[in-house]
Amino acid sequence: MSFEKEIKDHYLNGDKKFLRHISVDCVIFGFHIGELKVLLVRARYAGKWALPGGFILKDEHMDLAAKRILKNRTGLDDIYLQQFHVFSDPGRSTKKINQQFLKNVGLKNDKSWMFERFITVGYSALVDFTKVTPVPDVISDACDWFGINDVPEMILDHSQIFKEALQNLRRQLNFHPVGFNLLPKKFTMPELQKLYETILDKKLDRRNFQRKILSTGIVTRLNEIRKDVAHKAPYFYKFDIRKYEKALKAGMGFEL
Amino acid sequence: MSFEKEIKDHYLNGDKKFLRHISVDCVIFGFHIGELKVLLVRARYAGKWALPGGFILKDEHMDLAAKRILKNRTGLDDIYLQQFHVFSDPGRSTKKINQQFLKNVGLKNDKSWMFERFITVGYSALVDFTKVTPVPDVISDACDWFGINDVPEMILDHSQIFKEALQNLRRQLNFHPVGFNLLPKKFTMPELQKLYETILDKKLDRRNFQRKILSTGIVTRLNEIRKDVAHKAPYFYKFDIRKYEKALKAGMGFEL
DNA sequence: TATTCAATGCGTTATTATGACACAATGTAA
DNA sequence: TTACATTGTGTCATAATAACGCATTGAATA
Repeated sequence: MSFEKEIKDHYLNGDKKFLRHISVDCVIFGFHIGELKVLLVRARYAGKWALPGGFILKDEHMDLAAKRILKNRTGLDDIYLQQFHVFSDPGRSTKKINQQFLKNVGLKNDKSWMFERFITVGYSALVDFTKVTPVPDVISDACDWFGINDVPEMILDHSQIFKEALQNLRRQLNFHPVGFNLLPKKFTMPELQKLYETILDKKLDRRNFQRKILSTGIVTRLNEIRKDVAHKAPYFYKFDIRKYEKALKAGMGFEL
Repeated sequence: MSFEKEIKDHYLNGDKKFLRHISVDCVIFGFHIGELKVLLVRARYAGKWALPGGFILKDEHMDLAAKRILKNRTGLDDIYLQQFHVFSDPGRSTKKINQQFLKNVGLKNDKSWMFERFITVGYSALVDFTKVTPVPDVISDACDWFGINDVPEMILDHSQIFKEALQNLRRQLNFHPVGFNLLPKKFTMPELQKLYETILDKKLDRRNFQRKILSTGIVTRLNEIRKDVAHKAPYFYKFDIRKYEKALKAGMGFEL
C-alpha cells in the first residue's frame, strides 16, 4: 500500500482495528555521555515533535500495545516499561492539527475516529541508549533523541506528559534502582553516579554515593577496569538482578 | 423513567452519552473502630459485589467522572482521590455476567456497548468514614462497607483492582501522609497509630511512632483531650495541611 | 625521565535518625 | 484505696548519613 493509501485507510478504517478514544504515549528515556535524553518523533501532520504513541488493538492488552510501539521505535524487545499516568483532558484531540495534513494527503472526510477525543495512557520506558536505532513511524518523518533540558515544542499536551514522566522517574529513583535500565550491562561507578546526578538534577558526594550503592548489594564489581580512559581507570560493575529483587521484596525505602 | 426503562436505555443508548471501552472504578477506603474498610456495591445483574464504578461522559475529564461517582456513592464532595492503575486485560467484559439480568429486565439485544471490552482506570479514595452515607447506584441493590480482610467475591477483576489499591496505599503511606484523609479533623495519637498499623499490617512502637510523626511537623497538638475514654485521656491533634505541603515540596522520603 | 594533575579507591569522624526500652502520670473500675 | 490499662515523656545503644582526608593510578606535561 502506498503511503497516502495507508494514511487514508488509517483515518477512515482504523477504528475497525483499534479501540476508539484510547491511545498510548511513550516517554522513552536514554542516557548518553552524561546526559539524560528522550526519544521523540516528528509528526508529519503537525510539523511538530511528539512522543511516540499509538493505539490499542481491539483484542490487545494495553501493556502489549506499549511494548509494540517501543519495539517499533527502538528495535528493543526486553524493555523496562510501565504506565505512570492517564491524561484525560476533554480537549485532547488532534482534529485541528490534522486537517491541513489530510488535505495534503487528499483526504477530505473530517469524520474520522482520529478526530475524536482521546484519553491517553502515559508509559515510561528506560532503555540502553547504545542499543537503540531510532525508527520513525508511518505518520512521522523523523525520530530522534533530545536532551531533557532541550526538548522542542510538542503537540497537544505531550510536554506535560513528558514532564510528569520525568517527575515520576525522579521519584522512583529513590526507591527502585530503575537507573540501571539506562546503562549498558557493564558500567563504572562514576557513570552510575553521573546518571543519578542527571536524573535527580543535583550533585552527590562521590564517596557516600559509592557506599550507599554498594550497601544495597545490587551491584557487583567485576575484575575488570575501563581501559580507554585518561587518569585512573575505574572498575566495571554489573547490576545484580537477583539481589535487586530480593531487596525489593524486603522493601527498599524506609518503613515507619 | 421507570427502573427497567432506565436500564434498557443505558444499555441501548449509553454510548451516546459516555465514552466507549473506558470505565472508572473506585476503591474507597474508610477507617472505623480500628479497622480499614472498603466501600462496595452489589451489582444487581451479577448478584455479586463490585467496586463502585461508572463511565466517562463524552466531554468530561476522567478525574471528574471519578469525583462524580464518589459523590453519588458517599455524598462527599471534597475527597482525596487519585488514579493508581489502568487495567486493560482484553477479556474485561461483563457480557456473560449481564445476560441473564437483561432477560429479566426484558432486554434481548446483546449488541450493547456495555458488552464490549472495557479498559478501566482504578481510582483510590480516602474518606472520613463518619461522614459517609452509602448510596447504591442504579444497577446496584446494596452499598456497604467491608473490612479489608473480609471482602466478598467480586465481579471481573475487581478483587485484583482492590488488591492493587491496597498495595498502593501502603506504599504511599511511607512517603505521603495520606492517612490523615481517613480520620476526622480531630484525632488522637493512638488513633493515628492504629490507622498506620492497620494499613501497614504491623505493630509499631508507640513512642517511636509519636516521635516520628511529630518530627515531620505535620500535626499540631490541640489544647483539648478526649473525654469519653476510660483510663488516661489522650490529647487531640489536627493535621496541619500547610506544613504538610511544605514538607512535600522539601521532599519527604529519603534522598540519595 | 620526572613531575603534574585529574580522577579513582578507600577510609575517618561528627551528626542525625532509628529501634528498643523505662518510668511517671492519669483516671476508671474493682 | 488499690489495681490496672493507657498515655506522656525520656534515655541509650546502634545504625545511617553527611562531610571530608589521603593515598593511588596513569596519561599528559615539562
